Amino acid sequence: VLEAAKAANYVPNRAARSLRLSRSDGLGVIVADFRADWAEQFLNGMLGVLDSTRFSPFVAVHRFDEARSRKELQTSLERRDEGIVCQPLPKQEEVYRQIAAAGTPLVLLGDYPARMSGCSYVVWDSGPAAAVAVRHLIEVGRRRIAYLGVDYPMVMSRRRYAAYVSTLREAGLVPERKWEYVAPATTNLDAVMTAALRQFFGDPDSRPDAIFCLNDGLAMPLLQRLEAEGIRVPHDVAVMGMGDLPFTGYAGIGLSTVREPITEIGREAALSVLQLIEHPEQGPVQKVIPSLDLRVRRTTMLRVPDGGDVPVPPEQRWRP
Amino acid sequence: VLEAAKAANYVPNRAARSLRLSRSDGLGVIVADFRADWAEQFLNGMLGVLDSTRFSPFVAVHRFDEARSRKELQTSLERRDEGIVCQPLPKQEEVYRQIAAAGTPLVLLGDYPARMSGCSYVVWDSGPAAAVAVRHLIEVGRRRIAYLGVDYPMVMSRRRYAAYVSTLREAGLVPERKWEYVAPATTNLDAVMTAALRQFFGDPDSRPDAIFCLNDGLAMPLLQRLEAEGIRVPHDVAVMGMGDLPFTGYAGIGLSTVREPITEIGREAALSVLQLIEHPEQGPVQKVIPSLDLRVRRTTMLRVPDGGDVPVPPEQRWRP
DNA sequence: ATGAAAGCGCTAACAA
DNA sequence: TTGTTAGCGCTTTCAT
Repeated sequence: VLEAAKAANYVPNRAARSLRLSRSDGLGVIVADFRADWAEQFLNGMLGVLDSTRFSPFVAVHRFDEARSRKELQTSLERRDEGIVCQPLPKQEEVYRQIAAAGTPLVLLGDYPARMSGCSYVVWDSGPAAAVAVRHLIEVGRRRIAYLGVDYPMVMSRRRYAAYVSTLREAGLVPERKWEYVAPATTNLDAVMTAALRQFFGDPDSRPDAIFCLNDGLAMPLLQRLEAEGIRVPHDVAVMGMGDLPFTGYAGIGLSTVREPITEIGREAALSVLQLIEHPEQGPVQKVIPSLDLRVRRTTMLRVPDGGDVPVPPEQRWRP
Repeated sequence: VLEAAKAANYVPNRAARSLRLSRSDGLGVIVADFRADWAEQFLNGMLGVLDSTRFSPFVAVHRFDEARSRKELQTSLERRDEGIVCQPLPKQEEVYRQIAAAGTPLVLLGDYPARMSGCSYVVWDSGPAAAVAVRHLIEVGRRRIAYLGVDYPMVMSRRRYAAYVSTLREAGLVPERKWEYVAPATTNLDAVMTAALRQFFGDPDSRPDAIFCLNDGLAMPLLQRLEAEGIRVPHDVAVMGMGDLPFTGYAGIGLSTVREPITEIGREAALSVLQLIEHPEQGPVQKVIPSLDLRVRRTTMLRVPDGGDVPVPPEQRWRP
């Protein structure tokens, strides 16, 4: 019989199977996009766990678009995915709440909205990491440290900003409004950088000597623009990112940053959603993964011939 | 009635719908991985077309692993996806043939195996592009041009190599065995670079003065390693990539390369699979997309203070 | 117009 | 052991 099936090129029909078993063996995975290897590393982590289970992920992107996010979430529900894992978007709290209330396990990735106390999430504990980053800038002699962020009203993003402020204060420095630029949520980073540079460097008497960026995705185009404007990094201004996306370590870029444990987030997200599926009664899973893994590179330090890295001495730095 | 449905949080069941209609509205999309924004750009192209149709893509990765590729292909078949789009892998020709024979439209991306005359594909016409790249190296004064490739027995990859050889010959140069390194298919690029550098630079009397890389994915770690070994780019050796992956253009990297029309490939792949679904009788769709878009950057040219780019003069170059 | 029923392909339970 | 059947949720057809 099996031979005949093979001979006839029989392929079982998953829709029928899933209908009969009322179980799909599928997990919805909705990431922002496939940029800069974040999804690559995340999925590696997830697959490491899922490969030995009956589940397989359906990957989709929301591209920071509310309508698309809603559509993909709906598709996932219609497909009867047994769990959903997604990078959250603001203004979707209500949808997330509905999904969780309807009994589909939902795990948020990387950040989570406030006022979602009952929801599950797996995030990098990036508040302390931001403190490490800012402290590094202070240790290499910087005192006028600017903040470049993006308007993403989520808990961990806010903690990074809060860590920036409190780390400055602890060092006896005063965070200044003119050295803070929070971009509207947009994909047009060119416009963001133009506005940020005008604010930071427009007045020669109050230039910052370092810029702390909310994430590497902001730091990279910033470096591009600084280079184009002839502002020397790290001499005139040091730059710190957050995340350690793979190519930031390339010699020619050398962005100083703190490593986000992306693969671990993938692994833990997979474990969390499995846990929610198998033991829904045990309530939400909330994981905060530490990583204080500072990567000191060219954008904050000088490489000296004998092989070490040193801070840029004050006399080599920009002055009005 | 609709109100009651909404109130009861009714969500239609896709499995049941697909079973009844024997039509899934799904397309299988299997890419190698989510590295270096290839899949990002590709999917942008696809979504641009698919968003206005009833189809939505199911994205999966094969990670250059035959078993995983087979599994994802099988899943796609079981899901009754109405078409499949995938980056081909060697040794899967038989599977591709079976799928196409069984009536599921199949479109290969980026490259295709020889001896698959009846299959559909959408590829970059990278042979002429490779010729443009090699000619650029010759024009900036390089004469000892090495080839760094990877063992990927597909038509377009072979054409790039063939273009390398014939472009050298046309310029009166002789391709030499010692300046050719073809890596085994592996993800361990570190080992590949170690072996390649030993072969190219081991003998000071026969160093190449340029390296033409099959793709940017090879060129990036090569640059890394050259930097680490203290071999100056472009002074000692010029480097050309192929593809123009987004971050290769960052100021600090500045990889000279030729642009692969990735978004166009995504768009055309979507159109092709739709065409195959709607008009299967019209036979395979084979699209070869031109792009000779040379991006001249730091790894082949010197930036001079007055704003232009010039070749490195011979006296500044390495000699034994 | 509205309602009833058949059937998509599978699996599990039950009958022989 | 082997064979038969009900039913998962939907859409279409056919009957009322």
